[in-house]
Amino acid sequence: MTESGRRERKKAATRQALADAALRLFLERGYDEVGVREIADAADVSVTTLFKHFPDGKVALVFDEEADREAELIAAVSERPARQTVPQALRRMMTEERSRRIHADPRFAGFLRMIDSTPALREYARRMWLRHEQALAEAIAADAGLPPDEPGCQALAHFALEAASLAHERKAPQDALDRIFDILDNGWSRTLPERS
Amino acid sequence: MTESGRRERKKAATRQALADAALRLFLERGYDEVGVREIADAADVSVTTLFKHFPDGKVALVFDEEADREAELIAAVSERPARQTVPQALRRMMTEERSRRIHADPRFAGFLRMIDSTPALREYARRMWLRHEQALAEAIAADAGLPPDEPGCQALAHFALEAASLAHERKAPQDALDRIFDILDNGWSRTLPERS
DNA sequence: TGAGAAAGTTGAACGGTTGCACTTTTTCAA
DNA sequence: TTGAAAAAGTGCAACCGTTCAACTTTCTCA
Repeated sequence: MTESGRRERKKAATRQALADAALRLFLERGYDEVGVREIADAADVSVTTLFKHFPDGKVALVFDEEADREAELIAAVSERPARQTVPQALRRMMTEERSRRIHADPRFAGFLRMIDSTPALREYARRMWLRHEQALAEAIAADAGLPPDEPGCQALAHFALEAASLAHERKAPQDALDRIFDILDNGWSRTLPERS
Repeated sequence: MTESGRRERKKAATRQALADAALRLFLERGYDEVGVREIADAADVSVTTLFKHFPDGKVALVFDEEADREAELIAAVSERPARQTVPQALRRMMTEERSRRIHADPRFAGFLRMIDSTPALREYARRMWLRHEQALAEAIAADAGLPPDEPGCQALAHFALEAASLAHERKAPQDALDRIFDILDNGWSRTLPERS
């Protein structure tokens, strides 16, 4: 177990060296200007090893430290205060989440700028974010007392997640987010079947 | 004009030969099992020529015959009958459009099945469909008497277009489409600023 | 006619990704 | 303890979509 500990430590160290080298090079020269061969060299491993550690490929190197925010999404729905609708809770959570992360780490701004200016990264970030759609839909359904695969719940989950990207691309993101969630809130609340 | 006609005819013929060869091979063996070098060979041109005709790459070969449906979207909004809301008009248009195309061409089913089962093609189809978002948003804004970049209009356009994909992936697509558009309709109508 | 645009060709490259063969590490039963 | 054999890690070479550079052919039109 001590020796297998060493093995796992080495594995983690290699992974970290790859992610660190990649992020440094990406921020220095831009995502598209750095090749995987160069990253592997900088971490002193082979290209094959790089892909063993990051099977999702080059894009995944960027998001290695991204925390999993699925739990926060679910909690925002199921532990929301009384009198707050589901869309209201999600809007609030997304607003707070954004400002919190921006204030937390100063380097985070440059990181976000790189993602915004690289189509491949925007696409991958969107896909990662939308992975939570199913879980969110189920949380919404459970909360509303509807079957877990009710189409409206999935639609609301999908639209709420996309609202973030949609608003982000605008000049006045906060206003846009409010406006979009107003639509969702009215639509959701008025079409919701009666609750117990 | 006759001579320039010949040139353009040849160009169109080459393009058609590429699209035909590609579609035939794709349907025979699957999109991922056919390489661009093979397609170019089958059409008796070089790979570079293939990319000259289809700058969007391999995926674009599949959608060569896809008609442009942007005009129909705009018309559905701006020429809708009185008393019909924008979301209602869009839902109706998408429903009719779907059944019309399925009944029109028997080979169409296999074509759709190939797209559904190939992630790269699903992604590209979605991107093509969403290209109409801006135009649709402007049509909605014009109809509602709002500024062309009003966030709610863009959101409605985006959500309405995505509703098609969202419903398509379900067991009961028609029911899902109705349910989703109910949400959008209620949300849109109830948050709409007063009209003249 | 002859300059020039447009289309095509070839061949090679590039960058991300994967397959295959090889070496090292770990396991575990004799 | 030892000695396969499984598991994990490694590197080279290849594959695939895509692009580049240099050149030829074909068509256009003043």
